[in-house]
Amino acid sequence: MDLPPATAAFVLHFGEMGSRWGINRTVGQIYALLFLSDRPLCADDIVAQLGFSRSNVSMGLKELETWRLVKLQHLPGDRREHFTTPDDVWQIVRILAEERRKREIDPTLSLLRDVLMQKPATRADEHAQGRMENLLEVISLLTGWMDDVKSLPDERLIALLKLGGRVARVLEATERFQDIVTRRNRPSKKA
Amino acid sequence: MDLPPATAAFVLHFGEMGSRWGINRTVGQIYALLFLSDRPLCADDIVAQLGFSRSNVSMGLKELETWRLVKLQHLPGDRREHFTTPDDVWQIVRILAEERRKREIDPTLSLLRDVLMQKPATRADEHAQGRMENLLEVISLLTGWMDDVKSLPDERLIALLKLGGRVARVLEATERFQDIVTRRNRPSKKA
DNA sequence: CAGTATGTTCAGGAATTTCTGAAAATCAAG
DNA sequence: CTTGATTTTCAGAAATTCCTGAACATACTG
Repeated sequence: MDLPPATAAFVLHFGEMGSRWGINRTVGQIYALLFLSDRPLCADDIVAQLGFSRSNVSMGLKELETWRLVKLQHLPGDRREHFTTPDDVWQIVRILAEERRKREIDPTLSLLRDVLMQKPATRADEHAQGRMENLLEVISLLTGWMDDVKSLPDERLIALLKLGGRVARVLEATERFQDIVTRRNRPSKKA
Repeated sequence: MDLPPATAAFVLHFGEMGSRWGINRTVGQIYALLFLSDRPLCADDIVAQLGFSRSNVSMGLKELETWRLVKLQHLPGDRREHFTTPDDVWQIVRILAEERRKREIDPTLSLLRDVLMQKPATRADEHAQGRMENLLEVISLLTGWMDDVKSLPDERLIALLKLGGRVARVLEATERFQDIVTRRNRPSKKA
């Protein structure tokens, strides 16, 4: 591997990171290389740069395609398949969020819903189902939020993120104001 | 494993999910069992319920402790160590977010910053560094948002999530209104 | 059609990770 | 200090995952 040092460092790091997720090291490296490249790469380019076997690269690219993380394209006058990543990092974030949701969250939600249909048989069962209900509620809220912001254009999403928790603080102030106006006390721990 | 069916289904599912992340199957199952249990469990309880070797359970609990996902406690009159998960699912979400950040995001940010200090040597290098800058910006924004909402109390966080993208739409409306007031056109693609 | 370039599949070897049992360490209680 | 209960460690067995090379498939070219 005779990559420029910056690229090499990134590729290696990404490989390690990949293996902390479901993705294996070589697939992570292939993706990182494509992400940094200033032109579409074909399988042989990747073999040349990373030194994996041709078949490994082929399988890695296949996997990245199932994740929709790379796009196949043909260069004029070249029969070989070339691959790129989307230019826009926000686009990549959106795709990742969608794919992980499809693969991890949705099956979990469906399992929780199935299980919660059953009648608890024992006291312990009842407790367990209560826990699963809590979990279902939290996951639903989080994914609901994701669904909601997903439809925003990038600039809006960015603005929203920059706003951060301030929105909530405005909400809080408003509520406090309302309490004053309506002469109620701020809600105590109990009420 | 003679668990009630709802618990068994959840434990097995969680094990599989765990292995899609860095966590291995047995550790995932141990965690799921503790999460559902209505009382603290000791290592031998877990051995009895899941059928792993004692030493495997011991190591699994160690790993869960490093993730701060389980808490050790002692029951009166029992010398054995017992384990629980936090009662509050939001608390669990917060811990997970912090730990993953510490283990995955922070090292990535520091690598990107390091690499971006170097002067690009070639045109391709320059492009690669540009990509890394884009990535750094996106990650910074996302983690900045997380830092910001992390400090909100649960109820505020929940309110914020329920609000979803509506905040952004209010923002947009406001901006459009401002454009009208100041007699500017809505910003075009170019300007 | 033959020949060549390109892409895919897959059996099995290599590497890694997981899991276990046995031994060692720790610790409370007598 | 000794005993027994509990937990930890760790070498290596077992299981899993990864990777490769060779064979095969496909499709373009002349």
